[in-house]
Amino acid sequence: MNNLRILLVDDEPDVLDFLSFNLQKEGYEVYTASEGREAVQMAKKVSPNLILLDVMMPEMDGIEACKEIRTLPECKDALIVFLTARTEDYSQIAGLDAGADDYISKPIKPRVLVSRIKALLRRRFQSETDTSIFDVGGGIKINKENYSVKVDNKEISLPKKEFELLYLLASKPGKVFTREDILHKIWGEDVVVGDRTIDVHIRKLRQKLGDEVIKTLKGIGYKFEF
Amino acid sequence: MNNLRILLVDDEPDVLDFLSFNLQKEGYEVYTASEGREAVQMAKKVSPNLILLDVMMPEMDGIEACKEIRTLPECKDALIVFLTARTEDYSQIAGLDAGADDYISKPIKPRVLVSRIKALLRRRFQSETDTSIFDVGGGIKINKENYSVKVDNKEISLPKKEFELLYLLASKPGKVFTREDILHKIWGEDVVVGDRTIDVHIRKLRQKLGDEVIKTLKGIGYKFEF
DNA sequence: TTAAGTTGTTAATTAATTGTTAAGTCAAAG
DNA sequence: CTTTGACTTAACAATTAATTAACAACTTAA
Repeated sequence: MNNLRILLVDDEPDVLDFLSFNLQKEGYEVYTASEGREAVQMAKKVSPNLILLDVMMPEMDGIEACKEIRTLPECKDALIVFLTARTEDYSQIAGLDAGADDYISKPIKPRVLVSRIKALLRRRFQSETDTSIFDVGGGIKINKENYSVKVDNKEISLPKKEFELLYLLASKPGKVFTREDILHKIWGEDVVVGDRTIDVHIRKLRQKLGDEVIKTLKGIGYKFEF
Repeated sequence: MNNLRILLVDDEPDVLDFLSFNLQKEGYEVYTASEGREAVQMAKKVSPNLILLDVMMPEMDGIEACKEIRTLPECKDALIVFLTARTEDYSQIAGLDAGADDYISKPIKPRVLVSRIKALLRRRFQSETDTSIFDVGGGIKINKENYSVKVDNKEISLPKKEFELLYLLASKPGKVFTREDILHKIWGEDVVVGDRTIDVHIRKLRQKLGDEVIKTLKGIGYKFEF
């Protein structure tokens, strides 16, 4: 759901673990690197939405790394946030000049960290998220903003899981999603649900949208088509 | 949407071009002047929302210009931001005395500039955007000035939190706000309140406005609709 | 054609979320 | 110092959604 990627860079493994844990818990994809050069490569590879960068690191420090990362086309929209010890005042200024968007001072309180990060990501990426109304054809319009669906101009509102399922299928009309795909994307990696759960949700959608729009490919999966 | 006007004042044409480009890219209307007296005239003409003012300029310097601009009725709500070289510490103080709202030190990194400016404008003009009385339909009028609400021409006055909640929901009729959204916007980033707090406020609103206007979408959030 | 494997359907069960009331806390006003 | 009202919490009820179970129907391949 929260498909935002965060790259964590710090030379202390403990810090990486600690932050990793707290951010993953919030549903972010977390990548790590332990020094500047590795960070740059990683950034190139995963094009993260946000990079948390320790200032003090051996070899290539955070500021250097930041400057390099800023030159990567993969990261032109990334937010870069520095982690600084409270005393290192200079690093804030240097950091902002190097192209950082914010800084957070150590010691880090997980709750504060998480909410700062959420706020930053929301500000930056909220406008991208809300194109929100789109017509998927077959007389069906999906409005992500109010979680509602219009079928032949009649508005119906779906419960959460049903909406997510429809949204997933309709996001790529014609594409076949295997049951496994669907489970992973809607129920998550390690949630175990019974065999008939998807079927039942599919059924409920078909009741509301008509039987034509969601097609079964036996032994393979489902697809949305009109 | 972003009909905000920025006046740029610097004696180096390169700097003007550079900043101009970056700010226009963000959707601002940009005007320029290359020295103090021109800046004052321009300010009078376009009544900008924000003025970026180089401190070091021939003829009339930024501080002088700032003082004059501050006297203009056209610019009483304008934000004034100084551009200073990092070394010129004195100018920050002098600038703030002359009525500036912030300063940004050169060399200027576009990303930093843009995000600082966005933040400033957001702070200053977000509240101005709304004409304090507006009709949200369904026989409900909201008056932001005295925290009061008219329902079918009967005026009721709401406590702060209730008002804010109603105001938030009613500001985008039809849009679904998740509980998280609501918590963040009304209770703030890192305030922790119990699980039922929102419900109770919703309930009180429903008691006062009728049960119809605020709808629950289970598992998702609430929306205002009439 | 038939056995094996899938998927569809309905109802029943369980889980999750929200609604409601009453009571507690705190700060400001009287 | 007491009163008042806003805000919050707690406990429990009600509602709605998600899941399972049980079995029917359908497909496919040998």
